[in-house]
Amino acid sequence: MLTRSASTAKGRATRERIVQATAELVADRGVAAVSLDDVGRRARASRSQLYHYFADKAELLHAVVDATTEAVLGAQDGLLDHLDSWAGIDRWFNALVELQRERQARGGCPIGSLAGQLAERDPRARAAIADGLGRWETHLREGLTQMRERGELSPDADTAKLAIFTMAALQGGLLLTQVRRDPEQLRISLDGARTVLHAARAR
Amino acid sequence: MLTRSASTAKGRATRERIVQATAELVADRGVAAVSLDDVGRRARASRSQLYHYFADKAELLHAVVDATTEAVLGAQDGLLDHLDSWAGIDRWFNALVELQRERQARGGCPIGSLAGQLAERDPRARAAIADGLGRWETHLREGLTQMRERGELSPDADTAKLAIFTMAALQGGLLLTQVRRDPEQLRISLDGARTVLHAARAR
DNA sequence: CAGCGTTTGGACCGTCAGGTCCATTAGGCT
DNA sequence: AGCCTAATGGACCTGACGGTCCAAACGCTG
Repeated sequence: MLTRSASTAKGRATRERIVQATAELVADRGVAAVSLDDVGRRARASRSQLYHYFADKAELLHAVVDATTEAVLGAQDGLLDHLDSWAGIDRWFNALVELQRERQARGGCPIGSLAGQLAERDPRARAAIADGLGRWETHLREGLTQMRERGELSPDADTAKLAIFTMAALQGGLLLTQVRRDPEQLRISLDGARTVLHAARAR
Repeated sequence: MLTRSASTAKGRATRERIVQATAELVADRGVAAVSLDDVGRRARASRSQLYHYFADKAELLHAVVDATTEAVLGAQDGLLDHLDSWAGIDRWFNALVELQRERQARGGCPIGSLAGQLAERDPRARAAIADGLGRWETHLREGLTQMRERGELSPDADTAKLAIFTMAALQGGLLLTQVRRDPEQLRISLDGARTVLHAARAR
């Protein structure tokens, strides 16, 4: 059967419900622990609806990767567009730590988490995840580049590398936070990232 | 049935083969994609042998977490005990990057990878993973503490935080390496970690 | 060599997963 | 209203999975 993209408003809503339900289940149980029956129950959609909108489970998971990316970036709206100042970066860092505290250090990063589960099993999913992380990183890199142009960072600061490094500290910090159930791990990691960014300050 | 720990040499060898086989399969396919039949085939062990030595799959996975921890730490033998000098740290960083290059940036960190797959599903596994990462981190922290005592780090350097941060950069760098299939991501992350460590130098 | 616990083989079972199928209903368009 | 496609319900199929069971082989000890 070929996958049809919903052509009516109702169809689109159903498709959306399915993706949302799957994303939520995956986020708190992991990919392997989510069956299509679970999805159907949560989304109030029957078996045939799932296969009406997605060719198979893999395709549904790809949609989940995309939706998760959107959700993560969306949740940081108002922060990601202001990574072009020390204050903006600090606000971002603080919000990330605060979020982990609220969530009691559970779940880690939704995207990073998917990475660990899908990267070695599904090349297309891996690419989609790389893309999501890339979009995230781009916000930071562009902010840093603006800071450099404004003279707040040294002219020879490598903003691409700084952005990569900051993402690594963020993802690693989230992993430690998740494993140790302690948001302070992320705090410490981001403090380290800040040290590196400050080391690239214009003198 | 209660789990018996092997009491003869042959039994221990079988048990060991089972754990090894499982660890290898898990490392390159992920937990969810490994069935007990796969394990049996690879370990040349029958169904009943698996259940003779392990109560269920979860218990087998716990053994895998431990074995993986040992393997990861073992693979770094000769490096982890010399993290008390800048040269030793650099050697360690270089070896980590080199390893990723050899493995074509596949698989990420075996322990970190398990974390993403098991942390939210199996509390005991999460604890075991936390323990493994902790042992790893301890080597670094102790090395840094020695450097501080020798005056190579500032007297007020917080070696515990430096170690946490370095582990985060390492894990995050490995995640980016895996997702982007590019070992340079780890290189950049560890360079950042080195910047932070250097910032704690005695002046 | 006799006896006994350990180790092993592999058939078997119930469950649940992903995926297929077809009949029915709903809804937009002319 | 009538038609055509989209949307839906849910029974059903096949296979694989984790887990159980029992009998046979092994190997150490007396």
